Amino acid sequence: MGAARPDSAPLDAESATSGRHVRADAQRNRERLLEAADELLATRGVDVSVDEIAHRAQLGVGTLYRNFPTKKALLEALLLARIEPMVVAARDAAAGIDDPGDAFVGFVRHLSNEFANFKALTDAMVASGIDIHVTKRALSAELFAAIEELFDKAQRAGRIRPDVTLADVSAMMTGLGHADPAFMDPSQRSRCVALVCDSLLVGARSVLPQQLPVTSATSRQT
Amino acid sequence: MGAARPDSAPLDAESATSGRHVRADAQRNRERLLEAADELLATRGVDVSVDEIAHRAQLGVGTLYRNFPTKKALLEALLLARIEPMVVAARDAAAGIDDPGDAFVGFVRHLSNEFANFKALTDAMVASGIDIHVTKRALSAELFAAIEELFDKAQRAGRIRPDVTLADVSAMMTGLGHADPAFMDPSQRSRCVALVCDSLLVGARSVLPQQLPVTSATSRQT
DNA sequence: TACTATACGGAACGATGGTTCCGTTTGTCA
DNA sequence: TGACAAACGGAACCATCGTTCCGTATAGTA
Repeated sequence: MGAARPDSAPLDAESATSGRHVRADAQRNRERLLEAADELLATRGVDVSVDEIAHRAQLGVGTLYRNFPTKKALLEALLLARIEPMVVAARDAAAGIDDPGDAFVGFVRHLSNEFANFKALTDAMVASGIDIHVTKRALSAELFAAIEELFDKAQRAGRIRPDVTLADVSAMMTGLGHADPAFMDPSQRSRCVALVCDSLLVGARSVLPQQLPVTSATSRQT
Repeated sequence: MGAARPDSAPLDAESATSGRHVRADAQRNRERLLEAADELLATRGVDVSVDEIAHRAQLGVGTLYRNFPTKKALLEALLLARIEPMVVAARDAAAGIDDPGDAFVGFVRHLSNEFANFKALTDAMVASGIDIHVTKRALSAELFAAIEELFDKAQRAGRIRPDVTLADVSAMMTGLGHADPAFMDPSQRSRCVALVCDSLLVGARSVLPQQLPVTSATSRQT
Protein backbone atom coordinates (compact mmCIF):
# COMPACT_ATOMS: atom_id res chain seq x y z
CA MET A 1 0.00 0.00 0.00
CA GLY A 2 1.48 3.30 1.00
CA ALA A 3 4.90 1.98 0.29
CA ALA A 4 6.83 5.07 -0.58
CA ARG A 5 5.53 8.25 0.95
CA PRO A 6 8.68 9.91 2.16
CA ASP A 7 7.31 13.25 3.24
CA SER A 8 4.30 14.22 5.28
CA ALA A 9 1.88 11.41 5.95
CA PRO A 10 3.19 9.57 8.98
CA LEU A 11 0.91 6.59 8.85
CA ASP A 12 3.04 3.93 7.31
CA ALA A 13 6.81 3.89 7.05
CA GLU A 14 7.00 2.65 10.60
CA SER A 15 10.58 1.61 10.90
CA ALA A 16 11.74 4.75 9.19
CA THR A 17 11.32 7.96 11.09
CA SER A 18 12.32 6.74 14.52
CA GLY A 19 14.34 3.84 15.83
CA ARG A 20 10.99 2.77 17.21
CA HIS A 21 10.19 -0.86 17.40
CA VAL A 22 7.14 -2.18 15.60
CA ARG A 23 5.85 -5.59 16.45
CA ALA A 24 5.10 -7.93 13.60
CA ASP A 25 1.53 -8.61 14.71
CA ALA A 26 0.77 -4.92 14.88
CA GLN A 27 1.80 -4.44 11.32
CA ARG A 28 -0.23 -7.44 10.21
CA ASN A 29 -3.26 -6.13 12.04
CA ARG A 30 -3.04 -2.82 10.31
CA GLU A 31 -3.36 -4.61 6.99
CA ARG A 32 -6.22 -6.68 8.29
CA LEU A 33 -8.10 -3.57 9.31
CA LEU A 34 -7.73 -1.98 5.93
CA GLU A 35 -8.85 -5.14 4.22
CA ALA A 36 -11.85 -5.47 6.50
CA ALA A 37 -12.86 -1.88 5.89
CA ASP A 38 -12.48 -2.41 2.19
CA GLU A 39 -14.67 -5.48 2.13
CA LEU A 40 -17.34 -4.06 4.37
CA LEU A 41 -17.61 -0.87 2.39
CA ALA A 42 -18.05 -2.93 -0.73
CA THR A 43 -20.70 -5.19 0.76
CA ARG A 44 -22.58 -3.19 3.36
CA GLY A 45 -22.09 0.25 1.90
CA VAL A 46 -21.67 3.69 3.31
CA ASP A 47 -22.65 3.22 6.91
CA VAL A 48 -20.22 0.70 8.28
CA SER A 49 -19.34 1.29 11.90
CA VAL A 50 -15.86 1.06 13.30
CA ASP A 51 -17.00 -1.77 15.52
CA GLU A 52 -18.05 -3.75 12.51
CA ILE A 53 -14.74 -3.14 10.84
CA ALA A 54 -12.80 -4.15 13.92
CA HIS A 55 -14.83 -7.32 14.37
CA ARG A 56 -14.49 -8.22 10.74
CA ALA A 57 -10.75 -8.02 11.20
CA GLN A 58 -11.15 -10.12 14.35
CA LEU A 59 -9.76 -7.32 16.45
CA GLY A 60 -11.08 -4.99 19.11
CA VAL A 61 -11.92 -1.38 18.52
CA GLY A 62 -9.01 -0.38 20.69
CA THR A 63 -6.62 -1.88 18.21
CA LEU A 64 -8.28 -0.08 15.38
CA TYR A 65 -7.89 3.21 17.17
CA ARG A 66 -4.24 2.61 17.87
CA ASN A 67 -3.59 2.22 14.18
CA PHE A 68 -5.90 4.96 13.01
CA PRO A 69 -6.54 7.83 15.40
CA THR A 70 -9.98 8.34 13.94
CA LYS A 71 -12.42 6.79 11.55
CA LYS A 72 -11.63 9.52 9.13
CA ALA A 73 -7.96 8.58 9.20
CA LEU A 74 -8.82 4.99 8.43
CA LEU A 75 -10.91 5.97 5.45
CA GLU A 76 -8.22 8.26 4.17
CA ALA A 77 -5.62 5.56 4.48
CA LEU A 78 -7.89 3.26 2.56
CA LEU A 79 -8.42 5.81 -0.15
CA LEU A 80 -4.70 6.26 -0.45
CA ALA A 81 -4.18 2.53 -0.65
CA ARG A 82 -6.65 2.30 -3.48
CA ILE A 83 -5.27 5.17 -5.43
CA GLU A 84 -1.74 3.86 -5.53
CA PRO A 85 -2.33 0.96 -7.95
CA MET A 86 -4.17 3.35 -10.21
CA VAL A 87 -1.15 5.58 -10.39
CA VAL A 88 0.95 2.61 -11.35
CA ALA A 89 -1.55 1.61 -14.01
CA ALA A 90 -1.60 5.12 -15.43
CA ARG A 91 2.18 5.30 -15.60
CA ASP A 92 2.38 1.92 -17.21
CA ALA A 93 -0.15 2.95 -19.81
CA ALA A 94 1.72 6.17 -20.51
CA ALA A 95 5.06 4.44 -20.76
CA GLY A 96 3.82 1.51 -22.83
CA ILE A 97 4.50 1.00 -26.51
CA ASP A 98 0.86 0.72 -27.46
CA ASP A 99 -0.84 3.31 -29.55
CA PRO A 100 -1.46 6.21 -27.16
CA GLY A 101 -5.11 6.37 -28.12
CA ASP A 102 -5.67 2.71 -27.39
CA ALA A 103 -3.74 2.98 -24.16
CA PHE A 104 -5.91 5.90 -23.16
CA VAL A 105 -9.13 4.08 -23.91
CA GLY A 106 -7.94 1.04 -22.02
CA PHE A 107 -7.06 3.12 -19.04
CA VAL A 108 -10.36 4.95 -19.05
CA ARG A 109 -12.10 1.62 -19.03
CA HIS A 110 -9.96 0.41 -16.19
CA LEU A 111 -10.42 3.55 -14.15
CA SER A 112 -14.16 3.72 -14.54
CA ASN A 113 -14.44 0.32 -12.95
CA GLU A 114 -12.13 1.29 -10.13
CA PHE A 115 -14.05 4.46 -9.51
CA ALA A 116 -17.24 2.50 -9.26
CA ASN A 117 -15.72 0.52 -6.41
CA PHE A 118 -14.79 3.83 -4.86
CA LYS A 119 -18.31 5.01 -4.54
CA ALA A 120 -19.07 3.47 -1.18
CA LEU A 121 -15.77 4.68 0.18
CA THR A 122 -16.10 8.25 -0.90
CA ASP A 123 -19.72 8.32 0.19
CA ALA A 124 -18.63 7.09 3.59
CA MET A 125 -16.02 9.80 3.78
CA VAL A 126 -18.56 12.43 2.97
CA ALA A 127 -20.89 10.98 5.56
CA SER A 128 -18.08 11.17 8.12
CA GLY A 129 -17.79 14.87 7.56
CA ILE A 130 -14.58 14.72 5.62
CA ASP A 131 -14.03 17.40 3.06
CA ILE A 132 -13.70 14.88 0.33
CA HIS A 133 -12.63 17.37 -2.27
CA VAL A 134 -9.64 18.64 -0.38
CA THR A 135 -8.68 15.20 0.77
CA LYS A 136 -9.03 13.55 -2.56
CA ARG A 137 -7.15 16.21 -4.38
CA ALA A 138 -4.31 16.10 -1.90
CA LEU A 139 -4.13 12.34 -2.06
CA SER A 140 -4.56 11.98 -5.75
CA ALA A 141 -2.16 14.60 -7.04
CA GLU A 142 0.13 11.87 -8.25
CA LEU A 143 -2.71 10.09 -9.97
CA PHE A 144 -3.73 13.28 -11.65
CA ALA A 145 -0.23 13.89 -12.92
CA ALA A 146 0.04 10.37 -14.26
CA ILE A 147 -3.25 10.65 -16.10
CA GLU A 148 -2.23 13.98 -17.52
CA GLU A 149 0.84 12.44 -19.06
CA LEU A 150 -1.20 9.72 -20.70
CA PHE A 151 -3.79 12.20 -21.88
CA ASP A 152 -1.26 14.60 -23.37
CA LYS A 153 0.46 11.83 -25.21
CA ALA A 154 -2.75 10.63 -26.79
CA GLN A 155 -3.82 14.12 -27.66
CA ARG A 156 -0.48 14.98 -29.23
CA ALA A 157 -0.76 11.81 -31.24
CA GLY A 158 -3.97 13.22 -32.66
CA ARG A 159 -6.20 10.57 -31.16
CA ILE A 160 -8.07 12.80 -28.71
CA ARG A 161 -10.10 15.75 -29.91
CA PRO A 162 -8.01 18.89 -29.60
CA ASP A 163 -10.81 20.79 -27.91
CA VAL A 164 -11.18 18.24 -25.14
CA THR A 165 -9.34 18.96 -21.91
CA LEU A 166 -8.10 16.88 -19.06
CA ALA A 167 -10.82 18.42 -16.93
CA ASP A 168 -13.40 17.04 -19.33
CA VAL A 169 -11.92 13.59 -19.02
CA SER A 170 -11.82 13.77 -15.24
CA ALA A 171 -15.39 14.92 -15.04
CA MET A 172 -16.64 12.23 -17.39
CA MET A 173 -14.80 9.54 -15.53
CA THR A 174 -16.06 10.50 -12.10
CA GLY A 175 -19.47 10.62 -13.68
CA LEU A 176 -19.13 7.08 -14.93
CA GLY A 177 -17.92 5.97 -11.54
CA HIS A 178 -20.52 7.71 -9.41
CA ALA A 179 -23.55 6.95 -11.52
CA ASP A 180 -26.54 5.50 -9.81
CA PRO A 181 -25.87 1.75 -9.53
CA ALA A 182 -29.50 1.12 -10.40
CA PHE A 183 -28.74 2.29 -13.88
CA MET A 184 -25.12 1.31 -14.16
CA ASP A 185 -24.19 -2.31 -13.72
CA PRO A 186 -20.85 -3.47 -15.11
CA SER A 187 -22.24 -4.35 -18.52
CA GLN A 188 -23.99 -1.02 -18.77
CA ARG A 189 -20.83 0.75 -17.72
CA SER A 190 -18.96 -0.99 -20.47
CA ARG A 191 -21.32 0.48 -23.03
CA CYS A 192 -21.10 3.89 -21.47
CA VAL A 193 -17.34 3.83 -21.53
CA ALA A 194 -17.51 3.10 -25.22
CA LEU A 195 -19.88 6.00 -25.73
CA VAL A 196 -17.76 8.37 -23.72
CA CYS A 197 -14.68 7.40 -25.65
CA ASP A 198 -16.55 7.96 -28.88
CA SER A 199 -17.04 11.52 -27.83
CA LEU A 200 -13.48 12.07 -26.66
CA LEU A 201 -11.62 10.56 -29.56
CA VAL A 202 -11.19 11.89 -33.03
CA GLY A 203 -13.42 10.24 -35.57
CA ALA A 204 -14.43 7.34 -33.40
CA ARG A 205 -17.73 5.51 -33.51
CA SER A 206 -17.42 2.24 -31.70
CA VAL A 207 -19.53 -0.86 -31.84
CA LEU A 208 -21.27 -0.96 -28.50
CA PRO A 209 -20.82 -4.09 -26.45
CA GLN A 210 -23.79 -6.38 -26.14
CA GLN A 211 -26.48 -5.30 -23.76
CA LEU A 212 -28.37 -7.75 -21.61
CA PRO A 213 -31.90 -8.05 -22.94
CA VAL A 214 -33.64 -6.91 -19.78
CA THR A 215 -36.24 -4.27 -20.33
CA SER A 216 -34.58 -0.94 -20.48
CA ALA A 217 -33.07 -0.12 -17.11
CA THR A 218 -36.07 -1.44 -15.32
CA SER A 219 -34.81 -4.49 -13.54
CA ARG A 220 -32.31 -4.46 -10.83
CA GLN A 221 -32.68 -5.40 -7.23
CA THR A 222 -31.33 -3.59 -4.22
CA MET B 1 -47.98 9.25 16.34
CA GLY B 2 -50.19 10.34 13.48
CA ALA B 3 -52.48 12.81 15.16
CA ALA B 4 -55.52 13.19 13.01
CA ARG B 5 -55.12 11.21 9.88
CA PRO B 6 -58.53 9.76 9.23
CA ASP B 7 -57.57 7.51 6.38
CA SER B 8 -54.13 6.47 5.30
CA ALA B 9 -52.08 7.97 2.54
CA PRO B 10 -53.15 11.26 1.07
CA LEU B 11 -51.08 14.09 2.39
CA ASP B 12 -52.30 16.88 0.22
CA ALA B 13 -55.77 17.23 -1.22
CA GLU B 14 -56.91 18.23 2.21
CA SER B 15 -60.37 19.51 1.67
CA ALA B 16 -61.16 16.75 -0.74
CA THR B 17 -61.56 13.28 0.66
CA SER B 18 -63.10 14.10 3.99
CA GLY B 19 -65.11 16.94 5.39
CA ARG B 20 -62.10 17.29 7.67
CA HIS B 21 -60.96 20.69 8.54
CA VAL B 22 -57.38 21.72 7.80
CA ARG B 23 -56.10 24.89 9.30
CA ALA B 24 -54.48 27.36 6.98
CA ASP B 25 -51.32 27.63 9.06
CA ALA B 26 -50.86 23.88 8.99
CA GLN B 27 -50.89 23.85 5.24
CA ARG B 28 -48.43 26.72 5.07
CA ASN B 29 -46.12 24.98 7.49
CA ARG B 30 -46.00 21.88 5.39
CA GLU B 31 -44.68 23.92 2.51
CA ARG B 32 -42.20 25.63 4.76
CA LEU B 33 -40.84 22.31 5.91
CA LEU B 34 -40.31 21.07 2.39
CA GLU B 35 -38.60 24.28 1.42
CA ALA B 36 -36.37 24.18 4.46
CA ALA B 37 -35.38 20.60 3.76
CA ASP B 38 -34.67 21.51 0.18
CA GLU B 39 -32.43 24.42 1.06
CA LEU B 40 -30.56 22.61 3.79
CA LEU B 41 -29.87 19.62 1.62
CA ALA B 42 -28.48 21.93 -1.00
CA THR B 43 -26.29 23.86 1.40
CA ARG B 44 -25.30 21.53 4.19
CA GLY B 45 -25.51 18.28 2.29
CA VAL B 46 -26.38 14.75 3.19
CA ASP B 47 -26.43 14.82 6.94
CA VAL B 48 -29.09 17.33 7.82
CA SER B 49 -30.98 16.44 10.95
CA VAL B 50 -34.71 16.77 11.35
CA ASP B 51 -34.13 19.31 14.10
CA GLU B 52 -32.20 21.49 11.73
CA ILE B 53 -34.93 21.28 9.15
CA ALA B 54 -37.61 22.12 11.67
CA HIS B 55 -35.65 25.09 13.01
CA ARG B 56 -34.92 26.34 9.55
CA ALA B 57 -38.65 26.37 8.94
CA GLN B 58 -39.05 28.13 12.30
CA LEU B 59 -41.06 25.23 13.61
CA GLY B 60 -40.66 22.58 16.24
CA VAL B 61 -39.84 18.98 15.51
CA GLY B 62 -43.27 17.98 16.66
CA THR B 63 -44.80 19.89 13.82
CA LEU B 64 -42.50 18.27 11.36
CA TYR B 65 -43.52 14.84 12.59
CA ARG B 66 -47.18 15.65 12.33
CA ASN B 67 -46.75 16.42 8.67
CA PHE B 68 -44.33 13.64 7.86
CA PRO B 69 -44.51 10.52 10.00
CA THR B 70 -40.85 9.89 9.49
CA LYS B 71 -37.75 11.48 8.08
CA LYS B 72 -37.91 9.04 5.22
CA ALA B 73 -41.40 10.23 4.38
CA LEU B 74 -40.22 13.82 4.30
CA LEU B 75 -37.42 12.99 1.92
CA GLU B 76 -39.71 10.99 -0.30
CA ALA B 77 -42.20 13.82 -0.44
CA LEU B 78 -39.39 16.12 -1.40
CA LEU B 79 -38.18 13.79 -4.10
CA LEU B 80 -41.67 13.54 -5.47
CA ALA B 81 -42.05 17.31 -5.47
CA ARG B 82 -38.85 17.63 -7.44
CA ILE B 83 -39.65 14.97 -9.98
CA GLU B 84 -42.97 16.45 -10.93
CA PRO B 85 -41.67 19.47 -12.85
CA MET B 86 -39.28 17.21 -14.70
CA VAL B 87 -42.14 15.09 -15.93
CA VAL B 88 -43.83 18.20 -17.19
CA ALA B 89 -40.67 19.30 -18.94
CA ALA B 90 -40.22 15.92 -20.58
CA ARG B 91 -43.79 15.87 -21.85
CA ASP B 92 -43.48 19.36 -23.17
CA ALA B 93 -40.32 18.45 -24.99
CA ALA B 94 -41.90 15.35 -26.48
CA ALA B 95 -45.01 17.20 -27.55
CA GLY B 96 -43.23 20.25 -28.91
CA ILE B 97 -42.84 21.07 -32.54
CA ASP B 98 -39.07 21.34 -32.39
CA ASP B 99 -36.84 18.91 -34.15
CA PRO B 100 -36.93 15.80 -31.95
CA GLY B 101 -33.16 15.62 -31.82
CA ASP B 102 -32.86 19.18 -30.62
CA ALA B 103 -35.63 18.68 -28.14
CA PHE B 104 -33.85 15.63 -26.82
CA VAL B 105 -30.55 17.44 -26.44
CA GLY B 106 -32.24 20.33 -24.70
CA PHE B 107 -33.95 18.03 -22.31
CA VAL B 108 -30.80 16.11 -21.52
CA ARG B 109 -29.15 19.39 -20.69
CA HIS B 110 -32.03 20.40 -18.48
CA LEU B 111 -32.19 17.08 -16.69
CA SER B 112 -28.49 16.83 -16.00
CA ASN B 113 -28.69 20.07 -14.08
CA GLU B 114 -31.73 18.93 -12.16
CA PHE B 115 -30.08 15.65 -11.31
CA ALA B 116 -27.09 17.49 -9.95
CA ASN B 117 -29.37 19.22 -7.48
CA PHE B 118 -30.70 15.81 -6.62
CA LYS B 119 -27.44 14.46 -5.43
CA ALA B 120 -27.64 15.60 -1.83
CA LEU B 121 -31.22 14.46 -1.60
CA THR B 122 -30.66 10.98 -2.91
CA ASP B 123 -27.52 10.62 -0.85
CA ALA B 124 -29.50 11.59 2.21
CA MET B 125 -32.12 9.01 1.37
CA VAL B 126 -29.52 6.34 1.04
CA ALA B 127 -27.99 7.42 4.32
CA SER B 128 -31.41 7.13 5.95
CA GLY B 129 -31.59 3.52 4.94
CA ILE B 130 -34.10 4.03 2.20
CA ASP B 131 -33.98 1.63 -0.68
CA ILE B 132 -33.45 4.41 -3.11
CA HIS B 133 -33.76 2.26 -6.17
CA VAL B 134 -37.18 0.94 -5.36
CA THR B 135 -38.37 4.31 -4.17
CA LYS B 136 -37.03 6.24 -7.07
CA ARG B 137 -38.35 3.84 -9.60
CA ALA B 138 -41.76 3.86 -8.02
CA LEU B 139 -41.84 7.62 -7.86
CA SER B 140 -40.34 8.25 -11.24
CA ALA B 141 -42.21 5.79 -13.39
CA GLU B 142 -44.01 8.68 -15.00
CA LEU B 143 -40.78 10.50 -15.61
CA PHE B 144 -39.31 7.43 -17.19
CA ALA B 145 -42.26 7.01 -19.49
CA ALA B 146 -42.10 10.63 -20.53
CA ILE B 147 -38.41 10.39 -21.33
CA GLU B 148 -38.96 7.22 -23.26
CA GLU B 149 -41.44 8.94 -25.50
CA LEU B 150 -39.02 11.73 -26.22
CA PHE B 151 -36.20 9.30 -26.82
CA ASP B 152 -38.17 7.11 -29.19
CA LYS B 153 -39.30 10.06 -31.18
CA ALA B 154 -35.75 11.33 -31.64
CA GLN B 155 -34.47 7.90 -32.49
CA ARG B 156 -37.21 7.26 -35.03
CA ALA B 157 -36.35 10.58 -36.58
CA GLY B 158 -32.88 9.23 -37.13
CA ARG B 159 -31.19 11.67 -34.81
CA ILE B 160 -30.11 9.20 -32.14
CA ARG B 161 -27.79 6.34 -32.97
CA PRO B 162 -29.86 3.24 -33.56
CA ASP B 163 -27.65 1.12 -31.33
CA VAL B 164 -28.12 3.42 -28.35
CA THR B 165 -30.82 2.45 -25.88
CA LEU B 166 -32.85 4.28 -23.33
CA ALA B 167 -30.86 2.48 -20.66
CA ASP B 168 -27.70 4.03 -22.06
CA VAL B 169 -29.22 7.46 -21.86
CA SER B 170 -30.43 6.94 -18.32
CA ALA B 171 -27.07 5.72 -17.19
CA MET B 172 -25.22 8.58 -18.80
CA MET B 173 -27.55 11.12 -17.32
CA THR B 174 -27.35 9.83 -13.78
CA GLY B 175 -23.61 9.82 -14.29
CA LEU B 176 -23.62 13.44 -15.28
CA GLY B 177 -25.79 14.29 -12.33
CA HIS B 178 -23.96 12.35 -9.67
CA ALA B 179 -20.44 13.18 -10.69
CA ASP B 180 -18.08 14.43 -8.06
CA PRO B 181 -18.84 18.15 -7.70
CA ALA B 182 -15.11 18.79 -7.39
CA PHE B 183 -14.81 17.94 -11.04
CA MET B 184 -18.20 19.01 -12.26
CA ASP B 185 -19.25 22.57 -11.79
CA PRO B 186 -22.06 23.91 -13.97
CA SER B 187 -19.76 25.10 -16.72
CA GLN B 188 -17.97 21.79 -16.79
CA ARG B 189 -21.25 19.98 -16.87
CA SER B 190 -22.28 21.98 -19.85
CA ARG B 191 -19.25 20.74 -21.75
CA CYS B 192 -19.86 17.19 -20.64
CA VAL B 193 -23.45 17.31 -21.80
CA ALA B 194 -22.20 18.38 -25.19
CA LEU B 195 -19.76 15.52 -25.26
CA VAL B 196 -22.33 12.99 -24.18
CA CYS B 197 -24.74 14.18 -26.81
CA ASP B 198 -22.00 13.88 -29.40
CA SER B 199 -21.79 10.23 -28.59
CA LEU B 200 -25.53 9.64 -28.56
CA LEU B 201 -26.48 11.44 -31.72
CA VAL B 202 -25.89 10.44 -35.28
CA GLY B 203 -23.02 12.28 -36.87
CA ALA B 204 -22.74 14.96 -34.24
CA ARG B 205 -19.59 16.75 -33.24
CA SER B 206 -20.45 19.82 -31.30
CA VAL B 207 -18.44 22.90 -30.55
CA LEU B 208 -17.74 22.66 -26.86
CA PRO B 209 -18.83 25.60 -24.75
CA GLN B 210 -16.14 27.83 -23.35
CA GLN B 211 -14.25 26.52 -20.39
CA LEU B 212 -13.17 28.74 -17.55
CA PRO B 213 -9.41 29.14 -17.69
CA VAL B 214 -8.74 27.79 -14.23
CA THR B 215 -6.11 25.09 -14.15
CA SER B 216 -7.70 21.85 -15.12
CA ALA B 217 -10.24 20.82 -12.51
CA THR B 218 -8.10 22.08 -9.69
CA SER B 219 -10.07 24.84 -8.10
CA ARG B 220 -13.24 24.56 -6.24
CA GLN B 221 -14.08 25.02 -2.61
CA THR B 222 -16.42 22.97 -0.46
C1' DT C 1 -65.99 36.66 22.90
C1' DA C 2 -65.89 32.04 24.29
C1' DC C 3 -65.28 27.38 23.03
C1' DT C 4 -63.14 23.45 20.88
C1' DA C 5 -60.77 20.89 17.55
C1' DT C 6 -56.46 21.30 15.65
C1' DA C 7 -51.78 22.36 15.62
C1' DC C 8 -47.59 23.71 17.93
C1' DG C 9 -43.10 23.47 20.75
C1' DG C 10 -39.60 21.31 22.66
C1' DA C 11 -38.06 18.40 26.58
C1' DA C 12 -37.25 13.61 27.12
C1' DC C 13 -36.30 8.90 25.45
C1' DG C 14 -33.84 5.19 23.24
C1' DA C 15 -30.74 3.67 19.81
C1' DT C 16 -26.60 4.09 17.45
C1' DG C 17 -21.89 4.96 16.75
C1' DG C 18 -17.33 7.23 17.45
C1' DT C 19 -13.83 7.53 20.98
C1' DT C 20 -11.37 6.73 25.41
C1' DC C 21 -9.37 4.10 29.11
C1' DC C 22 -7.31 0.65 31.53
C1' DG C 23 -6.51 -4.05 32.92
C1' DT C 24 -4.73 -8.07 30.37
C1' DT C 25 -2.03 -10.41 26.86
C1' DT C 26 1.86 -11.10 23.85
C1' DG C 27 6.03 -10.38 20.93
C1' DT C 28 10.79 -9.44 21.32
C1' DC C 29 15.28 -9.31 23.22
C1' DA C 30 18.82 -10.17 26.61
C1' DT D 1 13.31 -18.14 30.09
C1' DG D 2 12.16 -13.89 32.30
C1' DA D 3 11.09 -9.11 31.96
C1' DC D 4 9.18 -5.27 29.86
C1' DA D 5 7.58 -2.40 26.35
C1' DA D 6 4.14 -2.69 23.01
C1' DA D 7 -0.22 -4.12 21.64
C1' DC D 8 -4.75 -5.96 22.55
C1' DG D 9 -9.87 -6.23 23.93
C1' DG D 10 -13.95 -4.41 24.95
C1' DA D 11 -16.71 -2.10 28.55
C1' DA D 12 -17.93 2.48 29.34
C1' DC D 13 -18.54 7.22 27.93
C1' DC D 14 -20.47 10.84 25.40
C1' DA D 15 -22.55 13.12 21.56
C1' DT D 16 -25.89 12.90 18.00
C1' DC D 17 -30.17 11.96 15.96
C1' DG D 18 -34.73 10.11 15.02
C1' DT D 19 -38.94 9.78 17.38
C1' DT D 20 -42.57 10.31 21.03
C1' DC D 21 -45.43 12.70 24.33
C1' DC D 22 -48.00 16.03 26.41
C1' DG D 23 -48.94 20.62 28.08
C1' DT D 24 -49.77 25.02 25.67
C1' DA D 25 -51.24 28.12 21.93
C1' DT D 26 -54.21 29.30 18.24
C1' DA D 27 -57.44 29.24 14.04
C1' DG D 28 -62.02 28.88 13.07
C1' DT D 29 -66.78 29.19 14.36
C1' DA D 30 -71.07 30.35 16.73
